[in-house]
Amino acid sequence: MTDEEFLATYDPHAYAPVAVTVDVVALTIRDGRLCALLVERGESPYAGWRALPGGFVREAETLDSAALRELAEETALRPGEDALDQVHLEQLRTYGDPGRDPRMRVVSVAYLAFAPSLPDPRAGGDASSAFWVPVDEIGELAFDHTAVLADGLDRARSKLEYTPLATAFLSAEFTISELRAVYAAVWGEDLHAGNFHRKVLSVPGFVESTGATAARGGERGGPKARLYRAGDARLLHPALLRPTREEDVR
Amino acid sequence: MTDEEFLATYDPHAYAPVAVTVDVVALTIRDGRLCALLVERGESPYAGWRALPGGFVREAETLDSAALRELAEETALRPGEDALDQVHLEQLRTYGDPGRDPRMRVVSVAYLAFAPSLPDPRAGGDASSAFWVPVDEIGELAFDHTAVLADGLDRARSKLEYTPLATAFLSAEFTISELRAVYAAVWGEDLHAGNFHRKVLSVPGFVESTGATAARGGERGGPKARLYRAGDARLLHPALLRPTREEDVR
DNA sequence: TTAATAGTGTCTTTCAGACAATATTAT
DNA sequence: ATAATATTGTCTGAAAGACACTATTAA
Repeated sequence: MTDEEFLATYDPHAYAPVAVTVDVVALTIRDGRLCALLVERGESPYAGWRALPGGFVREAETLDSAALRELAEETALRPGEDALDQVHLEQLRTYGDPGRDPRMRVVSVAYLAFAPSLPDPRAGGDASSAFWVPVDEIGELAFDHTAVLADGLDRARSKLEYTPLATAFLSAEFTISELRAVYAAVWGEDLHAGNFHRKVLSVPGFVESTGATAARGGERGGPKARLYRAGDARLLHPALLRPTREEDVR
Repeated sequence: MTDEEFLATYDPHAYAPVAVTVDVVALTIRDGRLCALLVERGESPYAGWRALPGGFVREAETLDSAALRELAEETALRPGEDALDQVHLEQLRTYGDPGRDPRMRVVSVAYLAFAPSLPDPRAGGDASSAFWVPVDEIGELAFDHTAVLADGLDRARSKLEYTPLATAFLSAEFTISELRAVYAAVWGEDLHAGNFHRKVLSVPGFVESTGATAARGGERGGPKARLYRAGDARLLHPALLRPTREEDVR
């Protein structure tokens, strides 16, 4: 590769041009359902199709900040603003098959974001074209975004097992039941309330008590729950494993 | 991003040129030690420094095949050849900070490879410049490769916990002790022989018996061990967890 | 009052890890 | 013979999951 490197040093245009973009699989929970942020494409290719939000990486920008910028643009939140700082953002993986974009070679670095429930982008005056869609209602997406979304969902589901990131879907203070609802929405299955409660409190650093109590009980009755905030653990030990599915193993 | 997309469609050169490369963190076990494949750079920048093997992604090539090609070139193995097909290759993450290469914007997709013990590249006639170095003897690397290597090692250590990929470091048939030596080398700590043995055999699909027995016992005595091959599991259930380090958690 | 929810208690099973024991083989 | 290694057995404690129970609150 030495020759190629030499060439590239002095003549970047000796290589076929490549565009580098970021795409974001942004997830949130609305009405107890896991939702992803999508945009509707205006132009060809895939005009009228839904796609993941994304765009080109700018000149002096890191990949991470490009992803955060795209997310901020589409959710109409300003960087530095409260809600955006709570968002968890991590790199997912990179997609670069030739032909994934018919126009030119596009290498896309995909990111995964967990956001607390945000105001609907369309509600504001300068409405963006993005919207939250429950993941089980998302059909085919533009480009290879169907696969990107699937990879993001896989990652999200397993992240909830061994990290405390479920709290990133909630506001700063939350009840154990709200936390359980996050797991139920992401994993698509209900968890036993009593066992979940005991488990969460037993994992060191997962949550810490605020001492306060929720203003009111549940929707249809029940005592007022205690409030917690995220703890200082970066990993859950022991992990909170999903019920094993045999089919995932082989 | 609609306008930008439009521009890019018709004028790729409107954007600052970006090079896309792959870098490979290739790991193997030699003499019981975890080693990484490195090359020595001939030219500036970082002339004389060691670096991860890598190079530019070619025009009609997927990212995966670029990584496999780079690995084949540096290890002097031909694609389609036995040993290379056994290599496990997965995408690690992508590094794209502006300034990580002083010449131009370079976005590098890093890969992680697990290889069985291969013949030394320098032994052959058309010796390549690559060599295996024990990971605990690797100092500073060129570019941001020190961080890339560290990320690769982290990933490798955790992959061994919940996947059967330790077998990718071994030849097709192996003993439980050899498998244990892989874990010891990658995790940097010895495991209890008896408990490890029982654990491996108890995880469904981790290994399957060949019925055969090793030709001879251990180096310094002991019975002839039974031979196993990799099973059909893609994930280990239950996982084979490292002894918990408190410092990793918070 | 009724039903739902928060939180706790108990029991069983699984599993990790400590430790012991036995058999087999290289030197 | 000696020491190392392969393999199996046993025990303890941690933890997951099933289930039951009590107390509290919205409607």
